[in-house]
Amino acid sequence: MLTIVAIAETAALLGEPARAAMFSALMDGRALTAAELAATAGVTPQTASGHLGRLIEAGLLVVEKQGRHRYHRLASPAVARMVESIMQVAGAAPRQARPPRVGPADAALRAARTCYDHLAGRLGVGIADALVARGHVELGADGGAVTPTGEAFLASFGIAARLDGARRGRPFCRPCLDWSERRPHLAGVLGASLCVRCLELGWLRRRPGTRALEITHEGRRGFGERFGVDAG
Amino acid sequence: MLTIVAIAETAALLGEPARAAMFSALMDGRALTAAELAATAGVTPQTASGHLGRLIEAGLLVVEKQGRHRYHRLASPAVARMVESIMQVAGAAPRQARPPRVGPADAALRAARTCYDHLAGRLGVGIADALVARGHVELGADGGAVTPTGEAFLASFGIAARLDGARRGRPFCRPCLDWSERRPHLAGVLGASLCVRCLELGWLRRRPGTRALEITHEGRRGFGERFGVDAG
DNA sequence: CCGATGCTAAGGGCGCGGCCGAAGTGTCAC
DNA sequence: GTGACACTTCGGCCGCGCCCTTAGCATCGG
Repeated sequence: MLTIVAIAETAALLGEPARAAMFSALMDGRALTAAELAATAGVTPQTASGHLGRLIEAGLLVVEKQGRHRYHRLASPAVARMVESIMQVAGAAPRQARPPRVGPADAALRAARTCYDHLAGRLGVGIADALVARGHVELGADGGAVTPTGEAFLASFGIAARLDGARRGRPFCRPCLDWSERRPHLAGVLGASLCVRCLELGWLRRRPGTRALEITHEGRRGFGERFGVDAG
Repeated sequence: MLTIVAIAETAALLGEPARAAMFSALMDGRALTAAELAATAGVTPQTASGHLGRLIEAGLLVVEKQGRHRYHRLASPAVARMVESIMQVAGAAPRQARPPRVGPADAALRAARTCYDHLAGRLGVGIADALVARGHVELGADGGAVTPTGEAFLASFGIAARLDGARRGRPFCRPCLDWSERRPHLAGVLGASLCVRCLELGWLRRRPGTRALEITHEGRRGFGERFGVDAG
């Protein structure tokens, strides 16, 4: 099997704390510079450069040149799913009884953040729970689906247009285990559409330099009224 | 982030050719002995023992003692999904224009095999294609769903009983990229149920010592009549 | 033109970990 | 019991690769 070495090489690219930290930082779906990634990984820029070169060579990352900056991001949703699945196994395995201490910096992340292209944190899990509780979405371990009433609800929320490309009932919903809440939130096309729409409505704002999302005043009201989610 | 090291450690466990080969061998969902895994990995038993100990310690594998044999298998479907996602990325990345040579031993594997708990190979992809073409199943990149006509078809095929635990329309279908065909086949509860049912009906038989599946005479007829799949 | 900034390329130290040989424990057969 | 078999543990060799320092290119500002 020649493919065995390809599997091992791919996995080994994630099997190093410095590179794993870079992937974790890139899991918000945005593009970061080599210097930013070096800082989050805790290595010098030239070491980070070597890592990034290998990751680009392997096709896990893509780079976009802008002036003297080079922005790196995950090459595809498939890479994001791979990292997700590894995080899920890594989080489930250890016998860490009590969750690691919650630093003040983590507080914002745990409240609301992006996970590649969709919402995560308490807000993401809360929205998923609300949609399931109201019968708009059904979630299992292996997939998710939007019900007819859910389609109507989503249309009224303004994201029907994005789903027109897919036929009615077409699967576009996927569960994604939240690393801080240890419960699933919504990923896939539906999750991405919800995230974009909330940003569009001004309910959420990206915080520069972090993957945390700020819930605006309108957002607090909107999430409560439309989803029954307490985003306090 | 303390979790970074956990991610790196988990990924590193797969980032070694010997261990990657073991995972690949275990992806058929069955339990193998340490000696068998050592042989497929191309290392001595004592080296394999060390690897297996680490994998068990990390919770990726579970072991079952039977006499003087110790049978190892993947610890959970989550681990299988992780390996799947890595294989998908590893297979998509390289610029291997022509597929690796097809040995005679590989021929049976490419025709029909198990992938953890469901069907793969030409047969697995063929069944997925047939179900999609007939409107019984809808497949996207992020998930799949069974249509009402599909539910009726599956009930007539004798796997409705297994799905009773889940409500009607509940998601239980998931795409899984086939490494030999480079196209999706059916995974998740649906894929597993189809596999079990085909074995039950005597359409397929496991070949001892390999993950290849033998298509019986009844199977050849059955797949053609019920699915419109040429399993020749 | 100059320096500063962002990143890349080469060279050496060094520690982690895979691998094997040899020896030890448990299990089955006779 | 004795031997064979499956597997694990221990000790030591050795090489891969991570990291840093030093040096070399591009790009922007003045």
